Amino acid sequence: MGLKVTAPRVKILQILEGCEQHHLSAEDLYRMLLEAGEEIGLATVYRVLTQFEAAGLVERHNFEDGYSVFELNRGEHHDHIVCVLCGRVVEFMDEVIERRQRRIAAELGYEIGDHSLTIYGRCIDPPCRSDKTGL
Amino acid sequence: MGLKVTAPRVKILQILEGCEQHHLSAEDLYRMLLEAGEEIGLATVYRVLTQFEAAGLVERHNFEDGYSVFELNRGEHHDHIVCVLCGRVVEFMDEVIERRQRRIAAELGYEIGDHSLTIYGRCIDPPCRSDKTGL
DNA sequence: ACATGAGATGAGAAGCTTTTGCATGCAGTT
DNA sequence: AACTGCATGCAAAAGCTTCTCATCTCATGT
Repeated sequence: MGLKVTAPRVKILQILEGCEQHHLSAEDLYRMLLEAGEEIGLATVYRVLTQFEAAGLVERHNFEDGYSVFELNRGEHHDHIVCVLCGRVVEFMDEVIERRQRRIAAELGYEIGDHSLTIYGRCIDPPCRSDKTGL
Repeated sequence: MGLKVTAPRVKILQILEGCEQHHLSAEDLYRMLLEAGEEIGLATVYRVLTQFEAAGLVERHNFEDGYSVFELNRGEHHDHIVCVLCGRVVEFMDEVIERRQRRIAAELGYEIGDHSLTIYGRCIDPPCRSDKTGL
């Protein structure tokens, strides 16, 4: 698809595939790559992620934190619920909401193709309240 | 509530109250204030908005554009649907979704207090496709 | 009214995330 | 093996937001 198979791209895909945590910031990825002994620039991480996004391999989300997080597109649509305190993200999928939001969108003059729905709330469990490292 | 009644604060509230467009960026407000002949700094706009947010007078939203928009808190909860192309925002409120999202949140270990739910889609109407000025 | 002090302001610098410019380097092709 | 063009790293720049600090303003007590 016009993208060469280069070391940085392969490594980034590997991390996105293998990582426990589905939602990673560019900085997260950059740090992980360095720790893995890769010689890579932060700019490249951003560039690759942007290209992957354009190619549909990856989804970018701007949760209310001021930075973007990226997630491998595994083909199955899902929405997100995010803690406004600690940033914890959980994925979910609810047919009732899906139907309802399509209907609302149509009524208000929106078309819902590849869309995203995000709920912001707060974690109930204690690790959250402490600090952001709890993620 | 610990905030003095000063010219910038009053003016900003007036604009938020009077403006047709409910969702304004700090830059928007700043420009409007300058056009209204006010002598004000952008830093003050941000400061005041942040204070208003802390005081519950205003809500801040980080839609997927890279900057924040602010909206007067009129007391009635509502959610947003945003066009990812032109940025148009429409408010809506749906009891079915409200109930459903509370339930999902509880199941996943989240508490939903003052929350927000945002749907991202694309405008159907033509003015959108053109450019961002269509807002 | 007036002095006083805490808090607010404006201008610019700084901070953070993300993007861009440019010389170098590598992938894929001939 | 040579070649072309895209990809990379680094550093600089951009865009939004916050911070610093000297100055000014609001609100209070006299």
